[in-house]
Amino acid sequence: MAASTLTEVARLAGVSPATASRVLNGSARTPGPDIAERVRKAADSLGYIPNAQAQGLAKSSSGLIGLIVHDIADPYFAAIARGVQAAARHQNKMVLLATTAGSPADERAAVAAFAARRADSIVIAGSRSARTADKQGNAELAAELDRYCRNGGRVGVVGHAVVGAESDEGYHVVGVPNEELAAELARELAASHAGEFVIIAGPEGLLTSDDRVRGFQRGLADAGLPPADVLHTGFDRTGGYEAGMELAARIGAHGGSGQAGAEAAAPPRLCIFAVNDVMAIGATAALRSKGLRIPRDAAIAGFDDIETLRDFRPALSTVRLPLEEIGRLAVPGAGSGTVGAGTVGVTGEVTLRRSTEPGGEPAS
Amino acid sequence: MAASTLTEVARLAGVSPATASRVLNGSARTPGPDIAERVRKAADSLGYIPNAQAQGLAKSSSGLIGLIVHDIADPYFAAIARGVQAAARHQNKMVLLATTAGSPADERAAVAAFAARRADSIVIAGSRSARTADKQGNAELAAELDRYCRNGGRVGVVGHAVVGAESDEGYHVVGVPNEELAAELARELAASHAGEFVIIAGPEGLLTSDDRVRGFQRGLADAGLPPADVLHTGFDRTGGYEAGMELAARIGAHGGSGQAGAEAAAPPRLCIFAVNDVMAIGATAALRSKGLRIPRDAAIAGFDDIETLRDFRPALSTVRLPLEEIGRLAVPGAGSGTVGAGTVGVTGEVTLRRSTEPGGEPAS
DNA sequence: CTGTTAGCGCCTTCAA
DNA sequence: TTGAAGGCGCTAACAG
Repeated sequence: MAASTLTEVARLAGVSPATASRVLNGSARTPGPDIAERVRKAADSLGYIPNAQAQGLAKSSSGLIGLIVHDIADPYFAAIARGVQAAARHQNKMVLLATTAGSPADERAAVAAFAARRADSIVIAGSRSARTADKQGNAELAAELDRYCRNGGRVGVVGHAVVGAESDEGYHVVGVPNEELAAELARELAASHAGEFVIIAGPEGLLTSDDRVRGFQRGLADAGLPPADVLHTGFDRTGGYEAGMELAARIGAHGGSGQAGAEAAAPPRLCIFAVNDVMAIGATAALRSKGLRIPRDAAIAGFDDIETLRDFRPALSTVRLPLEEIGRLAVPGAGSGTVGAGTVGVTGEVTLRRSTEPGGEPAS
Repeated sequence: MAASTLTEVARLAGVSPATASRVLNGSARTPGPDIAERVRKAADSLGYIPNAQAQGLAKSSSGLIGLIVHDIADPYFAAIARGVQAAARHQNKMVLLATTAGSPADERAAVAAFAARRADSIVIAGSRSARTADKQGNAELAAELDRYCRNGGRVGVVGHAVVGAESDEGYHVVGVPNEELAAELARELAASHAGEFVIIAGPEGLLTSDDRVRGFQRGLADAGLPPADVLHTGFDRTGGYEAGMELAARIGAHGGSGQAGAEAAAPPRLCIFAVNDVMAIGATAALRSKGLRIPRDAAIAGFDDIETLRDFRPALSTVRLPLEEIGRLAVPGAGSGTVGAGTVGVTGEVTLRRSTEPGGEPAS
């Protein structure tokens, strides 16, 4: 027993399907007030629900917004998804979700699937990769997106422009000043911190990670400091943990665990910058498992200011990013004025907290 | 310039649309190998992408799975969403997302929207409410779901059966033994804890919250203890924080902040059970803001074992729930055998950690 | 094995 | 203002 159709409603109301369509959906003013009422009654007496597929076919537009993320359970993407969802709701559209773990091939497939569903626009979040291994994948992804745009689709990108994108037509990118913010973070840290700096980065080639690393190094240079060592690892909690274990060994070698690390002016305490909060938390866990304490034995900072992590102790120094707003802005047509192509930027804010406090006393 | 159609492909390949359809989509074995090749070439020379809307219209099935959550940025729902996504992928379907903040009216609307899109099945996560204020909303939601089922849709529910659901036809619920697990948690806590118990609960009427409260009280009774006080508040971090502030006042009045709370056998230390992890974290933050320490001045436990919170210190005692699996199982047709209606259950595990350790020493 | 003929449910000209 | 006809793109019965 399939759902009832417009035709059935029309018949019950004693009018033509066209008329019924007009009162139930068509935006032009409803025909004869008497007729309208009759149709409406018929409609909900039958529990009529318009078939969006048919509507979409007829009008060639679907009311769908495709969203591509690496992993919806990652709080970074979840926050962005919330923003996208809000914007979609504002446009009376629904969001279609695809997760890809960052694989360009999967992303290409997702774009194709969205195109097949005739999504009105698609939002692609998550760092692009510039690794040579992904080169072909990226090219294919770009081609797929270009085709989608050429067919009238609009795409919103978070962070960077799509790697090989051709026309700017239809693309809409939300720029995140990763490099600038990382530089600022480095400068502020350098001002109050005398020890050595280390960076826990994602895989080489991950644009977001690379940008943050570059920015941080630049900031150190601005402060007259030498570049920091860079540890490349996974862009997630586990990666942070592994790097943390390695650093714990280094610190241990220098005799970190001992009571207090020289209260003097220049303690040799390490200052760690993890390119995102989740990695920072992983690193912290690793250090702790080795008996090291933050900020006493090492300072640590992250990036993103993930909401769920705000109650973490010691409070994590980080760079606040307006994740939800980023999601909202990434939806084409939802931004502040800028309708079609173009770039809108957001700003973040360096937020220094306990985890990088200078003379890290025992937390008691 | 719209995307190219099957007809165009067929023409280019010099065959009928039906044939083209057969090679490109129809599962029956591809016709003449030569023809097939010709069609395929034509297809991707044109960059053909099948129109899923048209396919759906023709076959009346859409390859869509609707997912309803309160808030996609809530780690609880995000984890479930990941599971749903995985199951969807397994079925070659895509997931449509709707967020409702728990409002029955919005949920009803979401179900209608999914029905309009002819979603093959819909998964509804998040606690149902039994408040009288929501009574009508619930009834309408149930009606909408029933109608959806009657039209051949299948719905998966996380936690409880839908409140007013009529036929069991098409419903598929993933049972979570909230009450039993909460009881077990209470018993284990009671065994090692001598102080008073308090519960930070969600709004009265929220089924999940109510179940956990009931279970916890039962567990206390099993241990021969009197029922705990119950504070009703928001089912989120803020709710937990507010309740935490109130409790901090109580504890303070009893002189909690003082160094050590009696190392003796029966310290009057409060043991707090927050009905979910996020609330527990909020409460912890509140206590800390008042100078109280966990587990020294109060013990605290949560529920869910949210992944992002596992590195929290002091490690939070909680009940581990296989959130991702729950999401996976909630998708109709993805479960272990059980195809249509029915109930599958999952189990959780009481996980005691530092936050409820008996003689809470200063964390140093 | 391939082509032809009908719809799927709706919207949109075009007449009336 | 309302009804009739055609088509959106594809698939599913039938013929051939």
